[in-house]
Amino acid sequence: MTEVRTRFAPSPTGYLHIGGARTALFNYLFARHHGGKFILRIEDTDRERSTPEAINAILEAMKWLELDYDEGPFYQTERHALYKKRIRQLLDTGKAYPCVCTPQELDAKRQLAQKEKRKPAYDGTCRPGEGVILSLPESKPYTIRFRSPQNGTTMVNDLVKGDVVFDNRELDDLIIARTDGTPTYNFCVVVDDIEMKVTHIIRGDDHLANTPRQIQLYHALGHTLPQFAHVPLILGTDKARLSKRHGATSVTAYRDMGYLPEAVVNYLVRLGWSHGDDEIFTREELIEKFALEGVGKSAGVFNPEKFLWLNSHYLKSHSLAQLADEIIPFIKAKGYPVPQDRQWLEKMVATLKERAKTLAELVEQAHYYLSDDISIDEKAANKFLTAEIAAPLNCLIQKLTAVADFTETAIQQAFTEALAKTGLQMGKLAQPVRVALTGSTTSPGIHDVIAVLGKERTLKRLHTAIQRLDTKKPGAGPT
RNA sequence: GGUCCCAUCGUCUAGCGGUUAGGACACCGGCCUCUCACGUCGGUAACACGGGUUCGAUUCCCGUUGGGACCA
Repeated sequence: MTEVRTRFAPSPTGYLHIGGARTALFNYLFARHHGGKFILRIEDTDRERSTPEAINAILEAMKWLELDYDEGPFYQTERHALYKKRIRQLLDTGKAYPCVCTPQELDAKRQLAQKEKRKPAYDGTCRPGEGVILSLPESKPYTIRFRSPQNGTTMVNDLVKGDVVFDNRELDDLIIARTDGTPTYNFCVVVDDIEMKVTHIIRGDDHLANTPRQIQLYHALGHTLPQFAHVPLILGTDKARLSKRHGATSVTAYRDMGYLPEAVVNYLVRLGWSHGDDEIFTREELIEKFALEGVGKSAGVFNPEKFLWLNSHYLKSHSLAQLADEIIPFIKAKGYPVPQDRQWLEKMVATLKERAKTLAELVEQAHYYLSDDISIDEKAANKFLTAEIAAPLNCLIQKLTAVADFTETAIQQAFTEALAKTGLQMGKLAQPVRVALTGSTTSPGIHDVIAVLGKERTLKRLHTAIQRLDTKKPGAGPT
């Protein structure tokens, strides 16, 4: 039994997107499940579009998701000697040949073919006969083409899609090296996967159509085939392949929106893979249960609501200490001063963690804790901060002022007393207080809010609210 | 256009010849309740269509339709 080796091979032309992350995750889980190795390879041969920033973004995103690789990152740009050697090998064995057709000629042929409704495949002008080895032209620019078989079929035994048969007549002679000598994508992939001894190629099914060509290259290079597993793509709500116009698609964008890495992993793994009716998985469970048999064949639509639900689930599962750490960047991003009192911060989080679905949302909801500059919602004020509430509010202020040890039970006691004295129902008093303290009609339990705010800030806001009532008396103040 | 892939609630999916077609998100309603949320209980909702194969098809085969990918 040979060691399972998988790889994730992104091209660094942008950030790590959701689809790429899922591919990486599947490769990671498969390798871990089988006790094998997971390799990271950066396919940066397209120098025009590859940037160091994108490479960093990918590494960062993988780190955030804790998709740790055992080998790599390898960079294709550093492996040119290897590709050269393999091209030489194909040339020497007559499996590849130089082609001196110019782009103009090829273009003309392609257009003609299209006009005559033929396949726009390479016509084999420079293709030598079987076993004939041409010497390389000295004065003309040339590309290297792979001598593809012209008859028979090539079958992909795909672990997800099953057996897929391609007619070899569909495969024209692929260019494996450009006129400047640089190797092309399909060729590099095969060479690298051979060199890295990759046993299972798990990738998006957008690569399925490339696979027969790659299989031919394996044969020509004299190597046995790895296993292939082409996983379906992720679609947007309009069923088109998920792209930027569907909104945020990069992993780091979700991190910055306050999503948790466990939620991202759990959501992505369930998009295209299932294990019975299970929905929530720990990392350990995923490693234990992940299998290619559970991967579905059809493309899945990215569903933001379910993702959000999972995020709120993991948010609730985090400890207060954890969350207190995790929200700090979001507090900063909102421009609030970062509270230094950790215990206080955790108390604040405790009141909000069941109400927020993301870290960012939690901080947004915490605005009346983090700042004294609260704006009172007009509609709420009109409804609840009415003249007749002044007396009960004053009564509550009295009771709260009298509290020495400002604990939740004491606060509750103060409310009970104020209610008894004024004869009001809890609801009648709680809402005005809520509006006075938070500016809106929705918040955590009012006792909790008061406990977090503390005596001083609570009383101050209550007084401010009463003043507001005064200025609202007929003839005074703005509407 | 050519080649290839795919098809169960709105979405993610379970199902691997015989099920009242199950779960999850979302949605709707009840309960809980100081508001909101959480939680909890319940509800609406699907086998794309047409042929076969079979005693019996969601399930197997072939078409049609629809969607997607790749190549150009």
